[in-house]
Amino acid sequence: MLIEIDFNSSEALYMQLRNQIILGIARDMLRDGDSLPSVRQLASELGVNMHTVNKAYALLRQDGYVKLDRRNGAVISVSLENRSYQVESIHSDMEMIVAQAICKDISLNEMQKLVQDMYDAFSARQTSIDIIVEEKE
Amino acid sequence: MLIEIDFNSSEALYMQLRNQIILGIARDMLRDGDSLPSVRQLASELGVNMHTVNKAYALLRQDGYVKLDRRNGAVISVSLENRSYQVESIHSDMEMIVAQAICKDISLNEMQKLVQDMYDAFSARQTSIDIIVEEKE
DNA sequence: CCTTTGTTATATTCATGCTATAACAAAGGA
DNA sequence: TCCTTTGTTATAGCATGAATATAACAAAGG
Repeated sequence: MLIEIDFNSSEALYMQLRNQIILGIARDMLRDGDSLPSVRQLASELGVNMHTVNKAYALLRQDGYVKLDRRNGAVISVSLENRSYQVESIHSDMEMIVAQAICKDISLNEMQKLVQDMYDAFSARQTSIDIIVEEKE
Repeated sequence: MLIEIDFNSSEALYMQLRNQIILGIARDMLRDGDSLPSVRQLASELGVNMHTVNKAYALLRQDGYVKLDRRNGAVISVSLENRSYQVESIHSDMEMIVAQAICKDISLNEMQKLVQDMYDAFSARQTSIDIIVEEKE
């Protein structure tokens, strides 16, 4: 799967990394049991520090997307245990998006179509085996 | 209308302020032509620095929610000029939310119901005249 | 005149992001 | 047994951004 890092973005590198992994899971390019590169390996390929990758992995574990152990490295494992916390986070994020949409005269139908199109797009994804690293300029 | 500021939140104060104003507009508590408190007055009531409020106001102007002039202060004025930029921002934000939702087994129907409920909630709001300031602990 | 408005400038303090280097225990392979 | 690799932790340094503190300015209005 593809990991894109934009060094010119104002978004933190570890946050970009976390988001890319979550997108990969949603697109079914990363499945339960799949291994992620080790923190040192991925850091080396991306050209960032080890701790930056480690921070992303620790965040993904905290939010229930991967499990980390010393022998297998980081392994995809989506947990539904603390789902209520995740759902609450999604709610508040969605509230701000809907508020902006209403202000900018985006109708309910437009928004629901947007959500549906995104669900379709995520479901229609292909699968790739290797993790390819790509950096934006 | 009510402005809540959480000093313990990890979210920047000026960003919280910006979001609260946008929520106020979406709830129809703030309408086109309504005046916001001056940067100094609101800063004084909230107990924050003048520049923090000024930063939020400048951001709101940049995103087309208010107009600022020297005589009337900040006035609500939702612009649909640079809408394409706003829509693009909404799209990328929504993409991450949907990705997380798919990972956490939230169905398309659940998400669309969530969007609809939020549209309903925003439309069913009452109106208040004064701007009341409230700080979280 | 005087006040208030947004705006700009400078400086300081503090938190965060990122890097650099190092070391540790645990597991697996040769 | 030795070596490598794994995640993890610790410490330090640097850069950036957030927030504050003062100060000053032009423009508008009473």
